[in-house]
Amino acid sequence: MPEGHTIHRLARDLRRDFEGVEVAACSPQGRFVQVQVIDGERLTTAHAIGKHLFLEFGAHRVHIHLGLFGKFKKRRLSEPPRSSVRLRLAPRPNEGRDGVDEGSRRDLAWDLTGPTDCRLLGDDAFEELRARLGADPLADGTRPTHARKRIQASKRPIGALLLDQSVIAGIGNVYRAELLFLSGLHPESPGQSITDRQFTKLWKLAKDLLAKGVRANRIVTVPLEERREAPRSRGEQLYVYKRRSCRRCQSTIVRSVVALRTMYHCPTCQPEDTRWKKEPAQ
DNA sequence: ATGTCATGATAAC
DNA sequence: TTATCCTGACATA
Repeated sequence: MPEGHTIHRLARDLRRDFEGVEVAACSPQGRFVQVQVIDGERLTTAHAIGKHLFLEFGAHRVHIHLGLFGKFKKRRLSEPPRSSVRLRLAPRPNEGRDGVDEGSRRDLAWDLTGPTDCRLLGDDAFEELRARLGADPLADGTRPTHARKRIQASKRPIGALLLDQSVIAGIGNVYRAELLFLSGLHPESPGQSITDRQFTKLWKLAKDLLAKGVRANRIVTVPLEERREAPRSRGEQLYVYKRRSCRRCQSTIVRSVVALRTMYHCPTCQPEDTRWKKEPAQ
């Protein structure tokens, strides 16, 4: 689940549920040691950069990164959290006051499990982190010039560059495979071989598909009219990721490892560019 | 009960 | 380049 779209969607949902609200915060698992600092504080806002989520509580800021396993899900406050919950957020009960107890009335809680990070983050560390993240296609008004230059100056495969968060922030393994498919690019094409036109297309696709992902709250890359399988079917509708055959041409999908992650591409729709690959010696 | 894999990232060798 | 951290779902025995 957690690519950039998930995190931006979480920021949106958490704003909707907690912005301007005093929260009750606890860490049943105990590993968010400083949780008491935000317990009882009012959420100022929540925002995302790439795959990083930030919860602002006045002068305090919580930095959350889901990593590969992390989940942050809406639960019922009346259901006790599992012991693995690193952070539970709920509207703060206003006992004794007149008026309704928001927390109990809405029976609302959000539980965070399995994150690689859930800690307070000061301004300096925040700026440092932001400085090492590339352009986020989901941030409005972002200009991708720097990302393009990084890519075009690099000999690394485009499949590796897309996962490098300091180049573009927010793309993960599913979007990587699908974006390269839709761009007709072979994952091993060196960054240097990417033309302006190809980059522009890649960036636009990234923007559009990530934004669509935020709206749908899941990765959607295949337009409705191109879907074959039952629209109800569970799995995401994708072109190549984790598939046996290409959704478009039925060729057998090639699995490889690029930048330590499993890559999927269609040998027909994403041919190798012969400009960079030498013919095998006779 | 044990093993495997996953939409991520880093530290250490 | 390998090892490590985080959790849970599913497969296999």
